[in-house]
Amino acid sequence: MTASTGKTAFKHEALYTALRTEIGATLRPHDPLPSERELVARFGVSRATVRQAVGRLEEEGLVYRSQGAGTFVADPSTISKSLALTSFSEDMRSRRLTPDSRLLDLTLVPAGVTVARDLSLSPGAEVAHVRRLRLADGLPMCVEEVWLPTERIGGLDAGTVAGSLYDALAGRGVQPHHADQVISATVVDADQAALLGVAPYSPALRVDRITYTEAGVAVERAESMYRADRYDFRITVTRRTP
Amino acid sequence: MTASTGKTAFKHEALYTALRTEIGATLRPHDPLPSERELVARFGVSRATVRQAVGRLEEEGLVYRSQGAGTFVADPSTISKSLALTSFSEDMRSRRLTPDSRLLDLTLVPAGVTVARDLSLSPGAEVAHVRRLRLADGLPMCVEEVWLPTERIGGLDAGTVAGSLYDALAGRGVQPHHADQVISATVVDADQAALLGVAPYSPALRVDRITYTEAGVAVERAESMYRADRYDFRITVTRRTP
DNA sequence: TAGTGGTCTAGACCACCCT
DNA sequence: GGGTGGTCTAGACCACTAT
Repeated sequence: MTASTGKTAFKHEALYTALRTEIGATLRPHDPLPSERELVARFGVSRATVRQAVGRLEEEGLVYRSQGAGTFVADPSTISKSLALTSFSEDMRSRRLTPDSRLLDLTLVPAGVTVARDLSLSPGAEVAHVRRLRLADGLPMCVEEVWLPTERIGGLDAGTVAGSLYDALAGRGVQPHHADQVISATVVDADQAALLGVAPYSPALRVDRITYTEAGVAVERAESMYRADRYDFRITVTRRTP
Repeated sequence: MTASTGKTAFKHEALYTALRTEIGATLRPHDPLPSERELVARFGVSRATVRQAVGRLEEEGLVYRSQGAGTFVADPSTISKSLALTSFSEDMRSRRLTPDSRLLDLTLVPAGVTVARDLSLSPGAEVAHVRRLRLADGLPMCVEEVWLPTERIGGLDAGTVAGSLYDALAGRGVQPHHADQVISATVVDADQAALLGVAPYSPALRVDRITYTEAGVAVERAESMYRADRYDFRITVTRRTP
């Protein structure tokens, strides 16, 4: 069933993927996972490898562990957004929603002042402009506008931007590494309201993001407007008291 | 030097604390940490234990690892401030604004259903309810509502809640350690609009927070409504290689 | 080539939960 | 008491980086 894409070289990744699939398919919230020792036997790996895979599931909020009792599937309503850089598609899947996309615009344009500055481009350099309506389980979730410097990532076509843009970038050898995000509140305009299926001036969570490679080269600038009634940001913060 | 507080039973915690202290004291940004194998020898533990301790430092953004090269102290300027649990006063000062507070309400009330659940209290247990208008450089920034379980933190008076609530808690021996935050977008009602000096139905960034001590005891539940035109959340997120 | 972090094994003991 | 997750050991090989 889990037809490997050929990229999963590590055992803990293969196990992680297998467990993730099973959680999404057959297990219900609060169902117990097989015990770690049973996974050792079933997958033919060591317990350390099992714990690495389950640990990642726990980090991502898909399961919770209870010492002495077992590991259980988390309640989706309590899934927290982690601080990992994720594409919309990945984010939705981690919330156990099916992502989809409707392309609204895909054009090559000269970079404006703001885009050029954020991407460290010469003003007027060519950028690909992508505007998409993003859906979760078929319902509008956000309107997203993205600018990509073509000189750094190559050209784009409609097929490429149908799914995860991060996958498309990775396919061109461009690996997103980190991003600066600004989260703010706003209200939608008439156009956005129509796309999202809400009344004009409804509240929206706005996320502005600039994505960089490991070398610090900006490869994406994105503005996303999320429906406030369907999306929030959950983070756990710890106190620094040195 | 590392005068144990008596609670650190695990080797990886002791090592984590030792490394954390060294990072804060003698090491500079981008300085290399001792290699994992050297830490094995120096602390007399296995490499798995070393990796657990260093892994926690990496999770918290204090160090970064580079395969084949080493582990290095992270640059503090790239540590996102929003990942730290801060009080309003601390947050404002870090933005170089002067915080102030206007007390709107301070009463002892029985905990409602939601508050009791979030703070793990018996329904009807006594909580202190604090409502404050928070100012930055003299201008309204947010309306904040806080519930505190009096049985865990003692009584409160107007003088105590004039400034930083976290300072007040620390003065009673209650140390906030971490918090779960939910960030969402909404619009203000007429009352909040009047206090914040904006039009009704203006957008606002809403932050719901439950604060815990190190032992996991909930000591504060807070709801804050920030003026959207004066406040945003900035975080740097990094990619987990999928 | 030598050293580093990343992965992995096959054990072990402990603290805790459930019945 | 039996099973679970949490911690820990003492090795090993691999992929990568620096020189």
